[in-house]
Amino acid sequence: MKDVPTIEEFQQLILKWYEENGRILPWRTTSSPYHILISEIMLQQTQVSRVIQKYNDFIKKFPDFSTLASSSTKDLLSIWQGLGYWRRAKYLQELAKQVITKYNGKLPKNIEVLETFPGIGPYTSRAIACFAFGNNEPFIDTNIRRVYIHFFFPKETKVTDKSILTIAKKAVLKENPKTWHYALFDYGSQILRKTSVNKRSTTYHNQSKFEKSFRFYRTKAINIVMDSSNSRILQKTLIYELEKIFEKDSVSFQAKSIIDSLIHDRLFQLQKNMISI
DNA sequence: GTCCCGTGAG
DNA sequence: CTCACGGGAC
Repeated sequence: MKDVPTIEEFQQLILKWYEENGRILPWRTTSSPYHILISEIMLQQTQVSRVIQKYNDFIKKFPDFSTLASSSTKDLLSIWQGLGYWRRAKYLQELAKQVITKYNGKLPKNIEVLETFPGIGPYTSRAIACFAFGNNEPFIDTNIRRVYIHFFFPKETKVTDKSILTIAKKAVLKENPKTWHYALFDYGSQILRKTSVNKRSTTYHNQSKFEKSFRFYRTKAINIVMDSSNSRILQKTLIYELEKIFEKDSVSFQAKSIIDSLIHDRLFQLQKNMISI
């Protein structure tokens, strides 16, 4: 093989590897758009191993759009506990409400329409269109990005997603886009995980620490309220509890700003000095 | 320390 | 464009 494979060589290599090594995951054996949607939202920035149990719990507790749309925030966040990015749960519920009220309870198939929902961007809209509806427009996530950079940009140091998509449009297996993208996911995550090819992507970012960060205390605040009776607490009490933690951890955050950010994300509600979920 | 089937706000 | 957003696993 030359420096860079032909599209055909690339397709054969990926598909052959996938045939022998591909993963079987709960959301890959369903045709339910709702189930696929839940999995895609959970998988945003979250590893497969951490999603599997949560996915099963979630679809058991909220089996369809209408039960999700009418669930309490407390029930919703209880299931979400441990997944992180709590806003995704709220986006998902808002999406469910819109599907019920605007789309007759059925998830739209159109990519542009899917992208109008909260929490759904260019990646997730296309992933859902592909896995739920068989659409063959390509998409890129961190694993797929690794695969294309590894095979098609072996020397470049600043690879853009735009240039990757140009190749991906040629490579996508039009007759079976689902298998094709599963194969790319698995190859990228299992064969190329330990490599650092993504550092050559223009989208690569170093990550900030989580321990003792602002978002670390956001979660502390959510847990304090969730553990209060009826998941509500006096704002003054919450501020006091948070400040105790700040003192113990020797950090200097403002409890008020933590709370305000959670109100802003609609994870908290403030009514008459009471914070509730 | 580094990673993860990204999105929204500004 | 940059940045915030969670948290467990390695």
